[in-house]
Amino acid sequence: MGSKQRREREKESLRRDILDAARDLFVKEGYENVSMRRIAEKIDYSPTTIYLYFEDKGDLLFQVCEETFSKLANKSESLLAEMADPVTTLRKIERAYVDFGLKYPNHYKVTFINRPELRDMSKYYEKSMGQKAFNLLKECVAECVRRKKFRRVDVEAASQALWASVHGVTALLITHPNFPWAEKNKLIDLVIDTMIQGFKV
Amino acid sequence: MGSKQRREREKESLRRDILDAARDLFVKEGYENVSMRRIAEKIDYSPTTIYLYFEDKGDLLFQVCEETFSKLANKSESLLAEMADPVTTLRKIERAYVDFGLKYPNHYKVTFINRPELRDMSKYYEKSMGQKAFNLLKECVAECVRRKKFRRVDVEAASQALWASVHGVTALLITHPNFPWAEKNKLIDLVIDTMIQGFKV
DNA sequence: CGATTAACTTAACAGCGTTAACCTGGGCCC
DNA sequence: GGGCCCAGGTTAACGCTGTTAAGTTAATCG
Repeated sequence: MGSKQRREREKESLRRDILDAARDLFVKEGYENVSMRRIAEKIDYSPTTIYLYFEDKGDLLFQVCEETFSKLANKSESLLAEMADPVTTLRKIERAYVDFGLKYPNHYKVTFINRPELRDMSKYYEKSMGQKAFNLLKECVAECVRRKKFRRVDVEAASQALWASVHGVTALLITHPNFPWAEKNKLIDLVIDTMIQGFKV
Repeated sequence: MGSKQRREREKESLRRDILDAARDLFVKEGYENVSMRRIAEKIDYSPTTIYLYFEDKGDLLFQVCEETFSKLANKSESLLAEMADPVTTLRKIERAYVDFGLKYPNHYKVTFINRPELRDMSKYYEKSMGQKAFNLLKECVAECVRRKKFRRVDVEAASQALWASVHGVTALLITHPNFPWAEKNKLIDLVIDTMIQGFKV
């Protein structure tokens, strides 16, 4: 009785331990600098055990990132829920995006920057948390156009352009930390505000 | 005797062969997918010979990229030389930047996207070709402000913001080729034009 | 001619992701 | 209850990787 369920729970719990250990190491040292052997060591299992729970290192990474990115999606969702002025909300969403990237640089790296060519990926896009975050941004842009805060732009293209620009500043700040940047916050806001300004009627 | 000079020439020629072989492989297959052994094989030398000419794989990569990026710097330079309207020139420089990235995606990846943590790098910035290209962009922005085409923005910050946005669209197009992008050219121009619009007086 | 040295190679190290083969303990059926 | 199965874990190994230390060979120079 119930022992099947217990095994089930134990399996799930080990899966969790692997994910947590992996996230911890990925965040601290970056994807490429963490080996399967080190993750296994951290949880006192043999390296091959991980392969019983995840397809390969890339899969493990993807699962870790999905969990993290759901936080961003939630943040955006709540920002959208309490929207008053859509332009202000858009600004907040974009800012939250950049802040998220800078808070979890290694997660951001692996999902959006390095992207160790996770196969086709086209099927992943539809359900991934990163995609969800993008869709929320798009909704906000649509609202800006609807309420005539923005001129009548192609919502899809405009959203992609906004995403591209915030991705750009996030990625550069992460990957080129030693470049003589202008003050970080000023730069981030400048990118966001300039794009928004450019879309205004 | 000129034999010393001849040896010198031969050394230089082997260095060239290594660079050319490395570039060829990097471009075709990407940095991470090319091993020192394969580069060596291509030029019929032992892998360790490469280490007599380059510090390590990262150094080899850097040298290859510098050569490629000088093309971009030259292009920007000539665009700047034949400048009539600074805004138009700025647009062209930015567009050339993106086109360059899409033409040499693997070079762009390794210099600006992946950046396999080339040590401090802060010393490299001053003399690198990527930096030179950025300085030319900055000059153009300064001219836009000087001729009152742009409002009185912080030239340094504005240039960085422009760079960030074009980097963003370039990087995303390269690393996420399967994403359902709007029409490529339209998207690129939208990013560039929106930023420029946002900076106008 | 003999010694030095530059240029290159061979062999090896320590690590990697991943797979195949093996072990082992608990659940199930006869 | 005894034998079997098999889930869940292990050990050993393969074929890579970047890199270094030691060894070889050919040319140069006093």
